[in-house]
Amino acid sequence: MPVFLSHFVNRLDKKGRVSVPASFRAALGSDASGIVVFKSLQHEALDGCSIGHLELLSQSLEKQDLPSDVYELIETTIFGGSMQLPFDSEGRITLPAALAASVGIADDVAFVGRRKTFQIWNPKKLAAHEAAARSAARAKDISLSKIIAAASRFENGGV
Amino acid sequence: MPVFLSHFVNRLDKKGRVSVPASFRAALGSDASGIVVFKSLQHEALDGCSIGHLELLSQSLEKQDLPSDVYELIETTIFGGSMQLPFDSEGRITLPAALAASVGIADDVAFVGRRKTFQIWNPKKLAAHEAAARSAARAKDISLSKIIAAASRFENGGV
DNA sequence: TGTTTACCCATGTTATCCCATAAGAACCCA
DNA sequence: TGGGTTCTTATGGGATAACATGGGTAAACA
Repeated sequence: MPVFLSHFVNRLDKKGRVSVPASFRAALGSDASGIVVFKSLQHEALDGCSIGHLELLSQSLEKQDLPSDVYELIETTIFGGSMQLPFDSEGRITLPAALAASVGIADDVAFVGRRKTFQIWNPKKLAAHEAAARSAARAKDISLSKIIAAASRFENGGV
Repeated sequence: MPVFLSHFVNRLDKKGRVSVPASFRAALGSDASGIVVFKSLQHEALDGCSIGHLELLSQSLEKQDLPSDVYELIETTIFGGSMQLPFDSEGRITLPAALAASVGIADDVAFVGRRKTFQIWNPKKLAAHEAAARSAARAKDISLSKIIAAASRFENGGV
């Protein structure tokens, strides 16, 4: 089972090539001919996975009983918006200029493991996003503790 | 399995010719003599597929017990309205002027992969449609991770 | 005979392959 | 443990092939 872990930052050269981290290539296992990337629906980043995983996705789409408009949406955004990027002999991919520009990638490229998939970010935007997520988590934690405290009050008072 | 992925924009020349993306030609596999196109039922675009896929479609239509009016409709629009466009020696098709005009194609032609089929768009109209689909996806809260999670269930259970 | 369609060749651009180099990590052997 | 060595990995550049595209010519059609 391919598992993408940790995060790496590699440089984009003049030709638009960037090395895919060796551990990610190893995680691809059997279908190590390249990767598939597409624009994330939620973030200013690219989602990436193996070709096998995309086929799996397409199989599960057929089995799930999705509304036709949703199915339509996915086919347009994922399959139409995705690109199959093969490795060169050094394990690099060439990131199409339009795709890189659309997520604000210029020089450095951050690969972020997400177990079965991974993401490709502009390192600076990734740092900002992580900071935001962190503070959001903190904020949620605070409200959670309040809720727990409130729940405890009921527990103590009630029984 | 032939899979049409990603999207490409090629130019329509004075003679009405346009190159079919090399990866699409490769995806056609055995029946690589040309493609079949017909007007999309939903969009201002053309649907395209291999000849083999159209035969598959006709077979699956016969097996299903569709109402006669639906069957009639499909036969008229798909099979009646379809055109078989052979490749020239460079892998181009000549897009009939009437067909191109009917979907607003003048200079540039966008080929959009949709797994088993593909679509042919005016690039500008495609961009508008994509933006709409993307925001609709966000509004419906369709997250890929949910779909991928569902796909992973198949991975763990099935294979 | 005029018009259109299909075939053939030429060209510029882009992407792919191949080799070289440098830095880092792991390894081995004292 | 320390120093040296070998291997993996990332990165850079040049040569080559594939691709998209344009135009010209001959055959098919009306």
